[in-house]
Amino acid sequence: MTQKQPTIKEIAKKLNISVSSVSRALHDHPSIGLRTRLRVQQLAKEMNYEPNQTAIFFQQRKTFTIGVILPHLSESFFSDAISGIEDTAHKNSYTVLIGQSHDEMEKEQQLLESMKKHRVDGLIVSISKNTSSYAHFEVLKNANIPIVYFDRIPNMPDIHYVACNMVSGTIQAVNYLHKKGHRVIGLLNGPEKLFSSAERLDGYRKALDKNRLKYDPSLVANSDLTTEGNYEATKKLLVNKRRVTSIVAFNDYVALDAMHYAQEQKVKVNKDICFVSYANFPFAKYLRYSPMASVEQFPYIQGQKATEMLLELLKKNDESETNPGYYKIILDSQLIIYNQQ
Amino acid sequence: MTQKQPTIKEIAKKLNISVSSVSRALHDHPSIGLRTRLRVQQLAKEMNYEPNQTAIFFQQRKTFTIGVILPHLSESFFSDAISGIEDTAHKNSYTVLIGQSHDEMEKEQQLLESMKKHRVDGLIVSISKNTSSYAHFEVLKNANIPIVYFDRIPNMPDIHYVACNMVSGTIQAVNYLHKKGHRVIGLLNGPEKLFSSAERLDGYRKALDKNRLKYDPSLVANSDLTTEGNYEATKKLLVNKRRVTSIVAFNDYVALDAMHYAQEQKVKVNKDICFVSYANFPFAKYLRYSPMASVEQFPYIQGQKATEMLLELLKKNDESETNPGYYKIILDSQLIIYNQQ
DNA sequence: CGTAAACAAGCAAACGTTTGCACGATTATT
DNA sequence: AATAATCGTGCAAACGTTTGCTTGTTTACG
Repeated sequence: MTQKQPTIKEIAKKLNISVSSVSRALHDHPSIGLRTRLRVQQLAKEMNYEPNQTAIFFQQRKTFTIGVILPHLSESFFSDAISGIEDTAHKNSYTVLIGQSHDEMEKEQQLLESMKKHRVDGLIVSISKNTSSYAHFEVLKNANIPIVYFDRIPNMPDIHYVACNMVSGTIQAVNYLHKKGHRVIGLLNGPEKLFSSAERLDGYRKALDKNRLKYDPSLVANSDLTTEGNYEATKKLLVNKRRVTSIVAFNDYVALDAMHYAQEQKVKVNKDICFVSYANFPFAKYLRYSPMASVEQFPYIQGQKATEMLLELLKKNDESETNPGYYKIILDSQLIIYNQQ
Repeated sequence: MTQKQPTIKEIAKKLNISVSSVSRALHDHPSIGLRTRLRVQQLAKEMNYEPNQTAIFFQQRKTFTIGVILPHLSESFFSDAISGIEDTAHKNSYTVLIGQSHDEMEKEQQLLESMKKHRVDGLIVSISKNTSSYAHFEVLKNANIPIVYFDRIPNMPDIHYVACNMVSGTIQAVNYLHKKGHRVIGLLNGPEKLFSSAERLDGYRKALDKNRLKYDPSLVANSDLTTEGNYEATKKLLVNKRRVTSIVAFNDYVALDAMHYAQEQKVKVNKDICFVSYANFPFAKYLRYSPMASVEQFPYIQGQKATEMLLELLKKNDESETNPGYYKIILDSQLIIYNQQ
């Protein structure tokens, strides 16, 4: 029976006291006598009273909601990150609004707009692959809505972010391949402009140095991360006159395509050529050809840290403290070696 | 610089007119003259005015938000469904609040509670595997928040839902195996109490009948959908004295485990035994052992239809029409045959 | 020219909650 | 016993918007 939700007003009337007293009683305000407090709380329970959050949001100019914008839910990296975000947010009685940009800048802008309209208190963002301008983020900044970026962070100064340092993991990956006897190691990297591509390249070069291997630019290929792009880049590495015996691939999805392509070219995966990739694909053990190892980026923890950071910022905002600076958290990535079977 | 958002009041003051006129002008209300309307709209644009949604939500007793609760985002079935939901919701200027139950009833209850607090206008739910009581849903019903269930629907009367009829797809699957020469076909089903398990069994039996094969209960095994449960159930089918040459598996994840187990038992997948499953796993082509075919359940369309249904219900609610009954949409599933390579 | 119709705009209430301030009543202090 | 401190409660404003009703002004018509 569609009963209208009871309000504080009705409680007040039934008890013949003022609304303010009811409000205070429900919040255990010290200035309310024990007697009335108890009477109020009991009646509230009886009537099944629940505060009208929309009224509170409005009154407090706060929605206790954080928005999350990321490329897609379907990538296990992101759905794990979401879990970290959700868990942390709920623990602090925040709600999470999720939107997928599908790697399109236009969609990202729309989502940002819609989240701003819905007055989210803050945002956690992993930017789309095709985002080239950051104006839409500036708008939010001006509206005083804090943003924490994670994983895919924009190349701009003065931002808060959580990321995973790919350098360390990449070094571990190359070291591992070197120890396994590989001397011609290719890097199948992502788009050149991406920060995370630069990191991988950095780690790759450092590790080569450390192992006294000479850096050879022709052993590095960039892909735009589409399947075709992945094939193209793999091809570039495979036709190299030096015989590439192993490849470090930008992520598991790239590796999947690369292995598929290699196999089509009659290059035997895990025999003629080995792969190491990133992100720890959950189905690795079921794959026909699987990488030997993968660099774990701890998405759940990244989500968690990003949320904690955002909540911290919101608290500072509430107390209108001037921000002391910009937060950064950088986790170390870590190579996970799969059981060879 | 953290400029406070301008309000309708300030516009009114600057133009020396009343707030009501401003409000109406912005809504193109006919009772406002062209002159003032233009003046208002121009100033609003100049000042970068944006209506305060929280105030509107409060005033209209509506949040234009729909909640979605499902087991997990990581299953591609669900993340596809989410895309369908999001697209449809955004098209109608609704926002989507997502929560994962992680297949735990307790989490599901918490989410429901939190969404109710946040005053979502309606809900789309795919229930958790471990949900045994439906009391928490009844509460929402009493609060007049409509719920549309999809895919995993609770076994209770008087609900709105969107589902995919598994009978047709199952029949196609068994027919396909029969045509390929299989005569001993096992059914690796889900938990017995699940409606979708019953459907698969139904289709399975119907198809056997049609193909003049006798139904043999020992060729049906139920799994609780954990990896161990999947192994257990597969074992039951493999040790059957009749040599099972093909298995219809509850879904792709179950099939993955079953194939893994079979291979460990030296039963050659796709030679000694073939699999057909459900849900059209996106990585099928990369798998070591992949099913021959999969029954597609059109998650995107299910999400879309569920959202449309919910929006319809909300409209009726607004116009306080009495509900004529309960909506059901049942899509037909369809067998997708993978390219054998 | 007088009356009715159409048009433009304003007033004020309402949505549910929180909170600064004021007030009366009780208790403590000297 | 008078004054001060403390306690418990209420008043009213505020948050930003929408909307039914009223009012004043212009236009149209006979």
